[in-house]
Amino acid sequence: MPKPADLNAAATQPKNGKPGQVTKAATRTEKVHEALRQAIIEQQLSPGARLPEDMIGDTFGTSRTIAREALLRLSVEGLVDLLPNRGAFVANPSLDEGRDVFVVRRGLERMVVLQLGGQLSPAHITELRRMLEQEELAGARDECEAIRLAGEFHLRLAEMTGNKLLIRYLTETVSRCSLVMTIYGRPHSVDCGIDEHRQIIEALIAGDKARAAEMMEHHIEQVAGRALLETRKPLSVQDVLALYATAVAQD
Amino acid sequence: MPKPADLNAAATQPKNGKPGQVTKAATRTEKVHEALRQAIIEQQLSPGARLPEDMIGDTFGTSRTIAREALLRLSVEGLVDLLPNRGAFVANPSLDEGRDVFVVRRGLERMVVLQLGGQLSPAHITELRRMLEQEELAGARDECEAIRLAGEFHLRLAEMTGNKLLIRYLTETVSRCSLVMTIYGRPHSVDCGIDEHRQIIEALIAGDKARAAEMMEHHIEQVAGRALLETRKPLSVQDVLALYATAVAQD
DNA sequence: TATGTCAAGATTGCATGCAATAATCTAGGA
DNA sequence: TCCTAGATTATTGCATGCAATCTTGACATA
Repeated sequence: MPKPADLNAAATQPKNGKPGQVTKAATRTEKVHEALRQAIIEQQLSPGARLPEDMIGDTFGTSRTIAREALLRLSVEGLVDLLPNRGAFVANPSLDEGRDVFVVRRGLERMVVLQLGGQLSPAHITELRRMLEQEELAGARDECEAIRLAGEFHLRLAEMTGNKLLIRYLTETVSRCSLVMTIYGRPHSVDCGIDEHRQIIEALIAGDKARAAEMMEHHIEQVAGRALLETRKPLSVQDVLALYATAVAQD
Repeated sequence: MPKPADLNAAATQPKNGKPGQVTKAATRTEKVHEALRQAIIEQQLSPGARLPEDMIGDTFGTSRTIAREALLRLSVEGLVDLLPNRGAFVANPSLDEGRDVFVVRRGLERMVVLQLGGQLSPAHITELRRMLEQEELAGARDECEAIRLAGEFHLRLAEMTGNKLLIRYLTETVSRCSLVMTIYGRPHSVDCGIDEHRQIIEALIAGDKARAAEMMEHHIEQVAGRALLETRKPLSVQDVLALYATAVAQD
């Protein structure tokens, strides 16, 4: 084996290969980021609201630096719009943009099931079956919990592919879908049909990729339909005016 | 019409709806970000190399703040690995991770052509045909230019969908594919078959979505195959040693 | 009244300084 | 000689300050 001196010749590499995020919320930035993310998804912060760095820093007891970084991360996730020299705003996607997000999600979810079909380990299968049971239990009892579990299902499925990029994109997209649904969907509708979940899993276990893919696409289509078909939910005053504003400000 | 006072009741909205990036490289951060991105993709910075904030700041004549932000952006693009309290490194994806990136790209490109099939405007069609001509011209003459144009083709196709999220994801993924190819591909291979491009466009114009999708998937498969099948390209010293390091450092 | 100009205030863009953490080096003991 | 523990150095995490930019409101003018 070569002498250890060779180690120094090369650029020093991180030794523990890609630790990812083993620990949760190691740094303060992560905490603020996560908190803001939750607040936006749960609609505690209404779309279009301003997010001044100072305000965030004061609220969390940190400096603007932290707030800045968190906002930057959120902007790449699409939950925040960052306008140069203007500041940050909670994302306020239009209906068309919302549809676009669901289009991408449908495609990503399709990739997931295509990757997974016939590849599930026994451990995965039992886990999925257990999640399904929990969903059914919660479905009758706790609406909020049911929504959470339904989201979890899709994310867990993605994680099982082991494809980090796919996981990241799907996670992001699911977040954005949540935001879109808080704007345009009717409140507190259980958006995922549990039975559809079951059928998808059965197709996956059977190794029928094509069918699983088709069902998943149909499933997302359903969710999108429930969320987006009805534009009835009253747009807030600023939303309506924004439409006119965009038509005017073509500078 | 309601009194203007209502405007103030609502959260103030950005007036010019989503200007995106009309101006190029408005802020210094963007410039550094873009410069680093180019350097990485063109393999001026070798995978695994350390990227200290100080060094970047000194190089570009800015402070660490700028370098920090640029690195953060690059890390979400997957071109840089950011390890807490350790610093930034040029991403050094494993072969498996490289394959994963191509899997995602294949799916994304499929979405693009499915969106576009039969939806292309005459202006789009003429533009695509002209790009194709340029590709053919460059193919015989300038290898480097040919590669650039081939990449451009895929990106432009994505832009024509108008789906911002899809555009962002595909842009990112294409960048990552470039990185992967610099590591595992043979140097200066023209990775896109021009004829395949032509056939895809013809299918799109004909409105044959299914065929376009199939051809695009096949096309990406080809590119991935050329890039990834051969692991022969010698791994750099640090790459090899990293393998041993990961096996050892299980702390 | 409507419009254009300009000054005051607010907010971001960026630089720098200090503390905290990790990496490296050195010394002491088995 | 090898291994371990403490000290040293390098680098990041974070806070703060100043300048640049944008927004807002007042004021003058047509």
